[in-house]
Amino acid sequence: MDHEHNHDACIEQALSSADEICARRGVRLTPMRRKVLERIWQSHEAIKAYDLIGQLSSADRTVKPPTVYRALDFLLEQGLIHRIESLNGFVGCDRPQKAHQSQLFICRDCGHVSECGDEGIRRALDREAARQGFHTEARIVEVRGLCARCQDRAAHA
Amino acid sequence: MDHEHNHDACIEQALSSADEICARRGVRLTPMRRKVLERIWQSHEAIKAYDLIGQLSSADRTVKPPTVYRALDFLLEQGLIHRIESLNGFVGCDRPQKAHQSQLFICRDCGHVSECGDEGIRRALDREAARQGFHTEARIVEVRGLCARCQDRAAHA
DNA sequence: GAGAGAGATGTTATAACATAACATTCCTTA
DNA sequence: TAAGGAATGTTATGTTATAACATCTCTCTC
Repeated sequence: MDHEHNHDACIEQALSSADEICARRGVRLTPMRRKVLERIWQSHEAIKAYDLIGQLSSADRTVKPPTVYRALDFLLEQGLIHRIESLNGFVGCDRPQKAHQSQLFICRDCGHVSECGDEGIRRALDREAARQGFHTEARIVEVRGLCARCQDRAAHA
Repeated sequence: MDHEHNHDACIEQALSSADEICARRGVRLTPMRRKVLERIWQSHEAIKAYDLIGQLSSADRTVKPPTVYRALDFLLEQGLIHRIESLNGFVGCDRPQKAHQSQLFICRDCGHVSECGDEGIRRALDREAARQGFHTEARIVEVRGLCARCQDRAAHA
C-alpha cells in the first residue's frame, strides 16, 4: 500500500481502464489476464512472477509458470504493466492510455515504485542517441534510492 | 568485435588500467578476477555469467558458478564492469577511473554496447528526483535499438 | 449444429540465472 | 611460524523463465 490514497479505488480504476482499453483494441482481457493484473495492482510495489503463481494457486489448483508468464506478456504488450529489469518484478502502469516510456523510481526501503513521463529525460536520451546515430526502440530507466517518505521516517528514527 | 579498432590493444589497455586502479585502491585483482575481466573484454557485447563459466572451464577443471559470480561482484564493486539488467549480461567499463553512471546503448542486431556519460541525462533524472523528493542512489539507463552501423547494413541489404 | 481455425490455457519438462552455507587454501603480517 | 583475513572451492539448492506439445473454447461459416 501507498501514500494514503484510496487503494481500492485505485485498483478498480486500473481494472476498468484496462477493460476499456482492451475492448477498444479488440484484444481479450480474459479472466486469467484480469486476475493477474488485479494481483499486480494490489500494491504499488513490484511483484514477482512466482509470487503471482503462489497467490493464484490454491490447494486444489496450482497455476503453472507458463500460464502466468503468458498473462504477463500480454499485459506488457498492451502497456498495462511495466517490467522492472533490476528487480525481475512487475508493477501496474499508471497511464496505460498513451504509449510512453517508463521512468521508474524505486524505493529500496518500502519498495514503492513511482512512474514518471518526464520529457526532459526522454529528450536527453534522444539527443545522445542522435549523436551516436543510434535508432532507439526502447528506453529502460530505473532509478534506485529512497523515497521522500522513507527519508522522513529515517530522519525521525 | 567492434567498429574496426585494434581490439587487442583495447583489451590490454583495459587490463592494465584495471591493474593500476586496483593497486591504487589496495584491492587485489587476483588471477581469477583478472581472467574474468579479460574474457569480458573479448568483445564489446554483453557476456553472460554462464558463458564465462563455460569459457573458463576445461575438461579437467570446471569453474563453478559462485567462483564467477564472486569475481563479477568484485569487478562491479570496483566499477570495472557494468551489469546490463535487461540482458542479464556484463560488459567492460570504458572509463573505470571516475565513478560514473552507466548509460548503455545496446544494439539488438550486433549486440554492441556503447557507454556514455552524458550530463544532460543525469541532470534530467536528478531534476525529476528532486521534484519527487527522491534520494537517488543508483541510476540504470539502458537504451535498446539499432546502432548506426547496423542501420546502414540493413539499408544496403 | 458440425467442423475448421484461431486464440487461450494446461501440462511436462527443463533451461538459464543466482546464491547460501560450509570447507579449504593462500597471503599477509605480527 | 602461527593467526587471521581474504579468496576460492564445493555441494546443494533457490529463483526466474521458456520450449514443446496437448487440450480447450470460442467464433464463424456452411
